[in-house]
Amino acid sequence: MNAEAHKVDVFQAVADPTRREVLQLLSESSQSIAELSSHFDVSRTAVVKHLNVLTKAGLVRGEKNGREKIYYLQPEPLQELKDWLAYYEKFWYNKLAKLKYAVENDTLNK
Amino acid sequence: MNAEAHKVDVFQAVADPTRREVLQLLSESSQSIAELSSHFDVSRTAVVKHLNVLTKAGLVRGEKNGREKIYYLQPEPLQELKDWLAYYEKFWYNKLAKLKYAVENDTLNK
DNA sequence: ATTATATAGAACCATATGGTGTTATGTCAA
DNA sequence: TTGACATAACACCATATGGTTCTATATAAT
Repeated sequence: MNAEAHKVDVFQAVADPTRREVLQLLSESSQSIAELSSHFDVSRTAVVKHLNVLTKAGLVRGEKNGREKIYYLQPEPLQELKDWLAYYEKFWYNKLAKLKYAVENDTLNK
Repeated sequence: MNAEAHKVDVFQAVADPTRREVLQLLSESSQSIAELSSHFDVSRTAVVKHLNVLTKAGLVRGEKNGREKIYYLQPEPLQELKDWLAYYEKFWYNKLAKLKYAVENDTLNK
């Protein structure tokens, strides 16, 4: 399988809480599958499956090192998420602005 | 079911492409279920299911209006996503900074 | 050489998910 | 009041997802 091919949507990849925890751990330090698995209740196989999903989303990269495989965070695909969010920010900031206005008005009318 | 109770994770809610399209449409204008469904290939029942998920995530709100039910975008829960992303931004911006540095160095060495 | 360690991969399983169609129920209009 | 319209609710289905265990292979250490 080609790790470069983003076969998994970043939204999908990030939807699972375990995968988000994997990303968190890898952001603190690159580590082997064994090390990573020690932080979870689920089996090593399950962790590997999550790593595969994250790899296909381009969010992590695994490098063989002797008999270990070290995984690294690769955060760039999160940019897509950020761009998506940027569009919606104006909507909730507008709402907050309206709320602020209403609150200030109420205060003035007292 | 209590629409206020965020029973569905915002990451999960946003993971589905159809649901993202629903959010997009609602950001353009609030509209009824029938109106919304007309934009999709899937059945109205399927769209309603997606609306239920989005409602449980607090991302939309439906208001009965006569025999119609109008849905509105409610973008505030996206803040959670934004906060989550903010943590990772430093990682990819660091990487970009490093790349920029390398590129500039190569240029200088020519 | 032999044993222990680290990962890979296959086979399997239960439940969640996204979809369907059909049947009520409530509301507007003629 | 009758028919058309909009939504609600139910029953059902196929596949995806997240998980398991067991087996195989490659590398390190004794």
